[in-house]
Amino acid sequence: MTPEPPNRGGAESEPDGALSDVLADRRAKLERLRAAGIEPFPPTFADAETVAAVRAAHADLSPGEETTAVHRVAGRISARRGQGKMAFFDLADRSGKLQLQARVNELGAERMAVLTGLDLGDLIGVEGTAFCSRSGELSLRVSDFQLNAKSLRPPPDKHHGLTDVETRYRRRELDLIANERAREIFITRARMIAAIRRYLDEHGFIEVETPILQPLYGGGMGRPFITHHNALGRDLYLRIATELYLKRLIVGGLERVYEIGKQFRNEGVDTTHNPEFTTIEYYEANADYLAVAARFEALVAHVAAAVGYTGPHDFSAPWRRETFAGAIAARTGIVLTDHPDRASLAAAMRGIGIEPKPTDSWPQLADELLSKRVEPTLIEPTLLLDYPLELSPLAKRHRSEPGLVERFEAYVDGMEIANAFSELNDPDDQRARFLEQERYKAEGDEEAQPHDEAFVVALEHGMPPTGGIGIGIDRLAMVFSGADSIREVVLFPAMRD
RNA sequence: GCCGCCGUAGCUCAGUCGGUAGAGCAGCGGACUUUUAAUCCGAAGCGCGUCGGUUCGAGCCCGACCGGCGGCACCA
Repeated sequence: MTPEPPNRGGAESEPDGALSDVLADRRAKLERLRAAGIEPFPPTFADAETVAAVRAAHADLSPGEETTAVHRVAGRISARRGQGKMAFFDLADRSGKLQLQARVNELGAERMAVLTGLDLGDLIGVEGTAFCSRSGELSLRVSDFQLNAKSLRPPPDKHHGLTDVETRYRRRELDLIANERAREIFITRARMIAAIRRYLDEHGFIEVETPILQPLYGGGMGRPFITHHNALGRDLYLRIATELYLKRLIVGGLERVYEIGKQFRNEGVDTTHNPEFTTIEYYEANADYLAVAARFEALVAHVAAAVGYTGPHDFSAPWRRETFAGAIAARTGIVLTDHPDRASLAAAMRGIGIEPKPTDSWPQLADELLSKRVEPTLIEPTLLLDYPLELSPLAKRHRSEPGLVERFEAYVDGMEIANAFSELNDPDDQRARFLEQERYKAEGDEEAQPHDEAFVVALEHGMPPTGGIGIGIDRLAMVFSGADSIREVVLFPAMRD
């Protein structure tokens, strides 16, 4: 048999046995086709319609009804029934499946034998006449066909599909072939991103691209990946957020900017975290966090409509709103302002059965309370407003509440999907906040943000009042598709070797 | 990193009290002009994630490791 090519990227090594027999059979068939003068990998199949378009053109046919309409479609053979003088095939393209009927008196014995000799998984293009079968199935009676590409490996089971989770993630192409649900999720994700772009483009925002390889990371909490540039002879960080560069563009007068792109955080993997993930951040001059909240609500409602969302949530504005401190008080009875120091707050937490970590600072304890007792309860779309200053080194001090900042996070299904604030534009305050972060870092907080002096110098040139937000695209895709794991909405999620 | 569950044919799965591994689909040979998980006949295919241990004997028991899922920790 033909030697296997070198393995790469997750293809398992082949054992002897059934699979190698199957591979040998398919390769033998390939050679028979070539010997018969059939090119197994032709360059093109022009002018094909989608299956959905063919279906739309004949939506009202009744069982047994014939037409004279000729259609060309292209796709993968997903099922075959019968093999004698007449055979039926299911042809699948991205838009759906269509039945094909092949008859020897239509094609001739030789072409019929070629067609019925093809394998499940082979890619074909066909031309045929539309009709409706006795049982009401729209079908094409094949008058001509072309093998578009030979498949040399067996596809997943035509009935049970592919359910093994590991195989679905590692070999997403097989998941997409076998599972319509997988195709739907990624189409929904694409429509969602397109709708976000459309909305922002129509509201005066311009799309920009800022560095992924950065001399200094920043703009969020999180540990970075470190890489190395050979020619420059220095280490660089993969970005963890787009925030600081985008605000420099606001300083530069671009006024409304957004960026959609990957962020990278060197942290754990679970159902809501993948080490590389996609965000959209946008910044708007002369807006505060309340204006951002209103636009965010409008944006999500717009996206929900664009993807045809029919799930359990109502995304129409305004969303339910709570304050950070109010939400904690309502769930735990702990009033943060009654516990202004670490020891007092830690004692209060022990009183409700949470053992605080000895290394946590006051703001980290407050954050712990939030994530343990509040976040899981935020199922319906909710905005949580007005965070403690210490948790928010890039946000502007609250106009009326000392110790707080003008910030909100958006939650759905107990999951944070967005984080926004009135951006801090006082350069002296920003520098002081960075210095405070440096102190946390020196005390061992690995996620504290490094001091970015270039950013502060940019602020010294003057940044208008600005509202900004970062939205987790993957999590939003989970919400809109009903997926319960981020791996279901990331095409190739991170896996061990 | 810790805890629990899981890993049997290309795919989907069964495998009793430890006794030497099965089914459907796919594939192979054959029949079949309206099927819908097409049907029927025939032949074939896995030594059970890996390594080690207990045993006369291990897919079943024990240990380690690898991988997956879930939870905890961490984070968005």
